Amino acid sequence: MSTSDRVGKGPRPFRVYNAASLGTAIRYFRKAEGLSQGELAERVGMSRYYLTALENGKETEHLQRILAVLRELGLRITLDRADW
Amino acid sequence: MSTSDRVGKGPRPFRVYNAASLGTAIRYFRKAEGLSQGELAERVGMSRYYLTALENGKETEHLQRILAVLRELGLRITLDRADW
DNA sequence: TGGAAATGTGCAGGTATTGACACATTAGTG
DNA sequence: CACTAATGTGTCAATACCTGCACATTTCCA
Repeated sequence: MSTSDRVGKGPRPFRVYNAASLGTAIRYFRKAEGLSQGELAERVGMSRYYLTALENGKETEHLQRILAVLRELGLRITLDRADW
Repeated sequence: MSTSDRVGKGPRPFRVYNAASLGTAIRYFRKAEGLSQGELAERVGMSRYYLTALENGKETEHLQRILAVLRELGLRITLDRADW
């Protein structure tokens, strides 16, 4: 996984295929912001536990289903920063 | 909401801001595929109830949190069909 | 306009998921 | 290498969520 999911080099778009790549992307952008899990978790109002799980690609039913629907429809998911 | 979230006209990328726009996008692409909720739900192995809720923008905790994290990191989410 | 297909809803039960806390482990820095 | 911050994990109780079913309502065509 790691940064191999990035679409290009530098702070550019990421493709999201599954829970794992979503986690990789979140971690990547979080670090780019110089935030720790604790800080980001607090800002968003969630537990650090949850963010850790998310970044490590924990496959929750909910996420899996949404991704399955998008995949079935042949859709690609791209994440990118508006200001880059 | 409706199709106003589409980025441009015709079968093009959609931006996802929240549960509502995600639902709008899913419905839009599902219809573009000529599928009924029942058909899509079955293909993905989920209940039709759930797909209905998803398309109608039901805000589940999980989805809200993920979107909140991405928003906090200043990320945009784009959906598009690979073959368009 | 009539009827079939598609979609929206309510309910109840079983399942999955989250938060909090504490501690182990790993990174990062001088 | 030593120290401190950051991360990864496990458990349990509380909460949220999904499914199946049945039926109401709305769409869509002939």
